[in-house]
Amino acid sequence: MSSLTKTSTSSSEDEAEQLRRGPWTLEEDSLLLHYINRHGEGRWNLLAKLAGLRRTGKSCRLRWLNYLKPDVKRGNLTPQEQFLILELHSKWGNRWSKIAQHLPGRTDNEIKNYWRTRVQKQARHLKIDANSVAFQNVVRCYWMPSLLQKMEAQTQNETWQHQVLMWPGEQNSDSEQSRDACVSIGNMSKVSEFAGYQTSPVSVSGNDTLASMDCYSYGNTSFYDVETINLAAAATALSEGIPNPVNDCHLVDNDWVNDGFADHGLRSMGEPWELRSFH
DNA sequence: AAGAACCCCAACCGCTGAGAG
DNA sequence: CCTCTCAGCGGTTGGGGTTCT
Repeated sequence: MSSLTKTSTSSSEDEAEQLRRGPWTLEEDSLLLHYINRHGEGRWNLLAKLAGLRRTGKSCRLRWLNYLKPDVKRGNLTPQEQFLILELHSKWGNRWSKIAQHLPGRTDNEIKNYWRTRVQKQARHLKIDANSVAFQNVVRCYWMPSLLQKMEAQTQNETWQHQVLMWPGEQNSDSEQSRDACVSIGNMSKVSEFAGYQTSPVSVSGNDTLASMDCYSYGNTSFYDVETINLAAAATALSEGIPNPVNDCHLVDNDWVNDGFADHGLRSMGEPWELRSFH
């Protein structure tokens, strides 16, 4: 990024010539903060001039909203926030500002960056379109449940009920592997309260296939419910080498995982692709 | 140790809609 | 209506830091 715009001849262009671009300095931040504290925000072009900033109004607005505003939250997104982003994006698509409205202190820019750098990256590694139904299923079937687990782990000390589903034959195992292999479901209504969802527990049948899935729901949507998952898309995904989450939870045994995730250090990034195989 | 590759994120750009004149 | 300005939104870029080879 250049620090100053190119030179020109007319007076309006002379003004443009003086406009700064690129990273903000401490002095500029201070000027902007000071001005907004005294006069409030809005009328950004005028504000930029009156504050003595050689910046466009646009630039000032962005700097304020994304960085200087006191309620802007810094730091990594929590599992709750990540879950909410995934869920709201599945509903609204790339409506970043709308999504941001539901994450206090987070900016649309931050959410957009999260989506592009984390979520779309996963899609790239899986060689599927991030906007495809197949990828949405992957998100719903693997990522979101894992985030829910993380959220549960955070709230384990609370009093609400927690239960763990075990695979058939794994109930008595105390190994780390079996604990990983099973999928925990807690009281999802508690977990999902923050997202404003009505939840209801999903009963798991004795069917081995069903029992090998983690199941939860919110609203009328039951994950892993055959009516919810687009089986055609899942079949397509399967034909493309992507495991059908309904029938295949042996992730670590699958080349998809080994090739796509492990090689890219995703586990070390703390991403939720951490289901273990079980035998 | 050094260069390459990758990743993150702040900031920019272009477009659109609302509102004023 | 039409034009202009402003605010806001989503897409994109590129600098700097980190990790990999």
